[in-house]
Parts: sequence; structure tokens; C-alpha cells
Amino acid sequence: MPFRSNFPLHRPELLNALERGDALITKAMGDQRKRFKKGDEIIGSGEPCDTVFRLESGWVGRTRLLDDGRRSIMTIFLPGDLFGVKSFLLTEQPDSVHALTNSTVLTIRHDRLRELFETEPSVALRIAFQLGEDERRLHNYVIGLGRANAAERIAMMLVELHGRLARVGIDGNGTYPCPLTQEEMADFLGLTLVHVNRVLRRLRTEGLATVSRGVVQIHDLPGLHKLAQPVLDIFERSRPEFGGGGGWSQSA
Amino acid sequence: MPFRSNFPLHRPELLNALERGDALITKAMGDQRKRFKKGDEIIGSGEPCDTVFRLESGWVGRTRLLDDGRRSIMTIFLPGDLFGVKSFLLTEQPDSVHALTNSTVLTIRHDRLRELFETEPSVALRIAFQLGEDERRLHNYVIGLGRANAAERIAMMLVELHGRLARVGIDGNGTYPCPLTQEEMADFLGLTLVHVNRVLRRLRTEGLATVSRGVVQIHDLPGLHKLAQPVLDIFERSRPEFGGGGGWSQSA
DNA sequence: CGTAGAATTGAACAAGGTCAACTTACGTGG
DNA sequence: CCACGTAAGTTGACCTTGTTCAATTCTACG
Repeated sequence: MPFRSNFPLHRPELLNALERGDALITKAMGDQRKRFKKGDEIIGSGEPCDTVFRLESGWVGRTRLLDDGRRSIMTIFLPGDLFGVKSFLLTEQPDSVHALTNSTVLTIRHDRLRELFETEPSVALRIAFQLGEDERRLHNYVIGLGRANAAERIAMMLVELHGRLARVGIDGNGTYPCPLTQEEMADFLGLTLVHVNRVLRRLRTEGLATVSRGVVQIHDLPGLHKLAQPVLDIFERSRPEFGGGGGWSQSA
Repeated sequence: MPFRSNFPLHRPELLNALERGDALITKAMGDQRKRFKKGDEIIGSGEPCDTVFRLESGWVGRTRLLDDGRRSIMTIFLPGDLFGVKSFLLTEQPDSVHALTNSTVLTIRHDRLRELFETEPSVALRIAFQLGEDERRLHNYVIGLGRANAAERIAMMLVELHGRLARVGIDGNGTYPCPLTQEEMADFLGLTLVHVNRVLRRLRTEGLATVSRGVVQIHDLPGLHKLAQPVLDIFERSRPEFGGGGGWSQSA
């Protein structure tokens, strides 16, 4: 699944170069895929890692486990994403990357990638693009963690996952698979599992969305948008394609 | 101020290429500097911007203002940092970048930078490095916002600023200038100004650090480290160079 | 069936937020 | 050099959001 033309590119004229870079990386990765089972560690905390990955299928998360047991899921990778790019350049933090579901990945070794990076500007562009895209997502995420309340954060997550999955072709009209447990959502959103549960119930009773048994059903996308609006990625804002009017009784 | 050899590079063999890329960018920027006064907007929210900046002197922040008045300072740039790199590639979010103090910056136009990017792998490497470095910082920051309490966040901020300023040569043995108002700190840390004030008072009375009148005095760096430890960048962990024993009475 | 992970719910609690007043620092004009 | 005005910093009283602790129910699956 290469680039979609609806990618949030500043300069559409880069699209060709990006697709070329992407194809070159894909080609260099060959078709030897590694498989991981749910829960497996893909990149260990602290261990050196000499490859960059492309997620082919499944969900993967970048996690940090603090000494006292607190946990944070910093990023969720979906099919098509490159990950491990940062360790191509920088010393690694004590992060681990592990499979949230059974997953398959393609890999390329750092030294091989660096050769490509130096000889093919389009590959360098593709790498820089991935880093920029990650950063953009992190920026939104920081706003959410810093300034959004629990309901806004959850709405933001649901809307973002919906958008990203739709862009890689997974979207059943507002229904999509989501393998995260409530504990994982909590670690992703900076909340507790108990509170996530309560807010999800509230979203359900208010008719905005139902999250259960690994499936998200969005009943009222405009409503979720309205709820998440203050902290929504600008790229998601333009897509309240279906659903009724927003009916969330915001206390604020 | 080019790269320091104590930079958190995964592969020291990249250092030469990075310094070369940095020098090329610097050269292409020439010596025409733009000056901004405290409070000036350097990149407007939403407006297209066709340049990348290097901060030469002063403090600059990337900010997002939400519709309802909530504000978030997502990144603080210090002298030597490149910023606006992301907009080289991606559509911009409604962020603004503005001067936290009087500042001077050097600039390079996107089209010029792209030429360099394509012809000089070392420039591409320098750009990718900056993006990776930003991402790394955001990762830590996300942990802090998601899982650290107020005192931990503040300690993290003080330690990180100390480390970054020391690396560009600004460090008076634990005393450094910090032009942030308490409101700005609050917007940076995801707290309220009132609570920042209270925690700063507590840090002061416990003898860890004094923050006032634009100056931070760290009295007990190991103590701050201990407090921030769970959420501290690994690159900062190795530098409790001075001070007494940690004396923070953590309630947890 | 039995069991383990996940979800759900209640009750008590605490961290941090809100509101509002007051003080200090500092730049400017008289 | 002083008076004043404004932005920043402080502090208290009270409140809300989200946490903690502790059961209790699902649900999938061997």
C-alpha cells in the first residue's frame, strides 16, 4: 500500500519522488517477512537494533515502561507505517516496540538503508517524510495530553484511528476493528483503565460510538468531531462524511 | 554552534557527514539575520511559510491556540535548533511559532533547501537528524504529559533546559536564564499557572531549585534528577554532576 | 465447566483546577 | 526621582475531574 494522493503533503510535486523512494525501500526490503505474535517484543527496550521496519499487517505500539510500573504507549503504528526510523540516526531511548496483535513486518538493515539514503534522494525524502509525519502526529497528541479532558482524548483517538484506517482502505462505514484493550487505551491516552471505561460507556449511552469486543462503531461522526474539535488534527477536520447531528452534552 | 561530539548519535561515524550538512545549510543561509521582538509571530498560524529557520539567539516556542482559549506550547527552541523543517514536507497545522524573547534567526528558502537536499546527502542527513531529534524530544515529552505528576513534569523541564543550554555553552554551574513566565510554563507542561506557582514554591522550600525573575538556580541537581527520573530522557540521566543528596519528600 | 484476561461498577479519595483577591516588580511619563 | 499602571507572581477557599481500591460480571477458549 503505497502513498495515497490524499496524503497531507505540503507540496504535491513531491509525491512522485516520495512514491519512488517508497518503492525503492519496498524493493530493498524484499519479501522476507517476519511474523510476530500478539504481545511479542519487536524492538527490545535499550537493545541496539540495526533494522528499520515496515508494518505490513497488524497493529504495533511504541511503549515506555517506567521503573515504578507506569506505562505509556507513545505511538500506535498501523499497516503501511515505517518504524524504527529514528534509531537509524539516534541513540535509542528505553522504549520497546511490541505487537498489539499478530503482525507481519518487512525489514531493511541500517547499513543498506544508508547506502540508499546517500545515493537516492527520493529515499532520503521518504525517510524525512516519515519522520515529519510522525512528528506531526506527536504534536497533535501532545495537545491532547496537555490540554484535552478525557472525553476529548477518547474522541480524538477514535476519529484519528478511523481516518488512518480509512486511508489504508479499512473502513466499514464507520465501523472498524480496534484490538486495543481498555488498559492499552488508558496507557495511550494518559488515563486510567477505569476512567476510560466510564467515558466509553458515556459515549455509548449518548449514541456517539460503541467500542467493544475489538470493534469500534462510530454512530455519530460529526458528534465525535465536535467533541474532539479543539484538539483535532487539521487533516481530520474535513471529513465528517456521515452520521446525524452532534448530540453530546458537554458540561463545559 | 555546530554539532557537539556529545550529541546523542547512534552512529558516531555519521558525525562528519552531519557537520558537513550543517555547515552547508549555514553557508546557504548566509548572514542575513531576521530579528524578532518578544511576542512577535515568526510563523503565523495556518499561513504558508516557505522558509526553514535556524535560531541564532533567543528563545522561541511552537504554540497551538485552541478555539476556546486553551493554549499549548508544544516545543521550545533554543539557540542552534532548526525549526520549520516539518513544513518543508507537510501541510501545516494551525500552529504558530513565536518569539519568547527577542531573537535572531537565519533563514533558507524551501526551494533552495530542496536543491541542497537532493544534491547533498549530508544535508538530507542533517534534516533527517533534526526531525529525529525533535521526535525523540517529543517522545519524552509525551511520557511526561501522559504519566508524570506536576512536580515530576517541572523537574523534567528544569533538568532538560539545563542540559540543553549547557550543551550550547550556557551554564553557570546550575544557574541559567529562563525567560518563561509561569503561564508559559503551565502551557508547556499541561498545568495551570496557579499550580505551577505552588509546585515551584515547594521546590524552593525543599531546597531543590529556585525559579524567579527569569533565572533558574538549581540547588540540588541529583535531587531533581531523582524526582524526574521516571520520565527523564536517557541522555540526561548520566549528568548529575554536582549538588548534594536528593532530599525530596515524595508523597507517593 | 473452569479459568484467566478483560470489562464494569461503586465508594472514597486526591491531585490539580477554578475563582478571586492581593502583592510585587518594573517600565514609563510627569 | 517619584507616581502610576500593567504584567507577573502569590496565596487562600472551594470544587471537579479523574484516581484508587475493591469487588463483581463478562467472554473467550481450552
